[in-house]
Amino acid sequence: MEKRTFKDSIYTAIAGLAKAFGNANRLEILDLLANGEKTVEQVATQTAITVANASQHLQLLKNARLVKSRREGNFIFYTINGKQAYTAWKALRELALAAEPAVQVTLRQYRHEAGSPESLTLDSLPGNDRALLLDVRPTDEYASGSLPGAVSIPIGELPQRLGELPRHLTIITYCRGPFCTFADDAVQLLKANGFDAVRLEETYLDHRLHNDESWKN
Amino acid sequence: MEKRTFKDSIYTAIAGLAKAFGNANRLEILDLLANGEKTVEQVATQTAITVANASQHLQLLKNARLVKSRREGNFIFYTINGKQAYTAWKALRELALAAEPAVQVTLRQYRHEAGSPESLTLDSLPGNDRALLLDVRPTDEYASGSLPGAVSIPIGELPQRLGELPRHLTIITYCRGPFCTFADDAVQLLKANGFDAVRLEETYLDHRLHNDESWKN
DNA sequence: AATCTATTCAATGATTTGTTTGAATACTTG
DNA sequence: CAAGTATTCAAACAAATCATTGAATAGATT
Repeated sequence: MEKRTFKDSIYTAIAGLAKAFGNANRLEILDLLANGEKTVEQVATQTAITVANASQHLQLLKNARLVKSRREGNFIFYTINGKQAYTAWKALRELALAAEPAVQVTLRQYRHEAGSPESLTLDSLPGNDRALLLDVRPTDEYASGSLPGAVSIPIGELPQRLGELPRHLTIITYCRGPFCTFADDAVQLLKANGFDAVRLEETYLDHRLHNDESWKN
Repeated sequence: MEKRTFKDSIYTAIAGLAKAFGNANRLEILDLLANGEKTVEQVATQTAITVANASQHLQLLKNARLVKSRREGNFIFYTINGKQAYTAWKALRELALAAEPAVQVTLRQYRHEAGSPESLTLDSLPGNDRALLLDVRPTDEYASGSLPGAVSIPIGELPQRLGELPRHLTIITYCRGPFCTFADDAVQLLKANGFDAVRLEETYLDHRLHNDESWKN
């Protein structure tokens, strides 16, 4: 094989993979599917695109091996495909967070307006006697994996279930990732009700990356 | 700020960054610039594209903050811009190596034809008494950083300088990255001249990622 | 078998991307 | 300041990408 042919086909193949990341809707889908499996319609609804469009993006992602699917009756459930797919998405995300002013500014502004300007990181987490870890994602996502010690109250049920939360602890909320707004909503609601609340920057996925030995394929 | 607006602008910005990776020529350029600074013309020559085309890709990469430039007289030198840019490229590359059959097959076939089908990894490296580490990149790239203990003989000079190499040691060659062919050429030449030679999978950059505290920006 | 539902397919037009070509610009050297 | 070199710019066309629309398919339910 010619050197030039070799390099061209290698780099073209990798560029094809990168192109799968090169669309806003697909990134949002990927972020969603990293937290658990979803049907095409769920994906479409939650990312605010049409079903046909979601289907097409999902197939492109599947061809790129970034997601996988399983059929259950009429429904087809899609999930992220393995650790490396998430690692690559995370590396891209962190690059953007570190170096892309547009991302930094938008995130800071949104969090500020949402009344959740500060956030904690996992290594600066207070002990169990000082804080309670609250997972505000939908229950199925919590069930498919969560941070150790976290309690689950989906954001939609939180207003009715405030009574379940201790008032002498700091409530530390988390959700799907840095661009998920559930945790911000939760902080806002909790603060409005007199709780001490703050958003956690990390999510279950970051924990899974280091601790889930089964996430190999 | 509306939730939808927030997510759209965040994901659009990150997708824009991903698009910078979504072109074969740009990936090859990035791989090249990760090993040291190069002028536009050098980039063009080594990646087999026109100067104008290289210039345009370089500017796009610069806008995406993946590379940076410095002027010296008539020349403008481009380099990769910091650790995170390389980390993201590496994550993408590893994802492709792990999951993209086209990449796996092409790489295996090329190495096979080039007479360099096996390779070592850093953690399986023999001791100094058994092996010699040979950096076959151009001298300026070696000068800008190399694996500890490595000896430099650029691939172009290797035929004339075989006499400098010890015949009782295994010669372990490395170059710019997994898709650089210098090390394969070196292995072929060395074997043809009776040496025991094998290609190293890792490069200086992988070492730098973990050991160069100055690679922060 | 007929109907219903979730998903995919196919075609369309608007937009973006990539390369080439030749001219323009920025800096250096004589 | 004129000539030379490296790089960038601008225009142009081909090709790829994206969202939308409406029809087609696969499986479940009746």
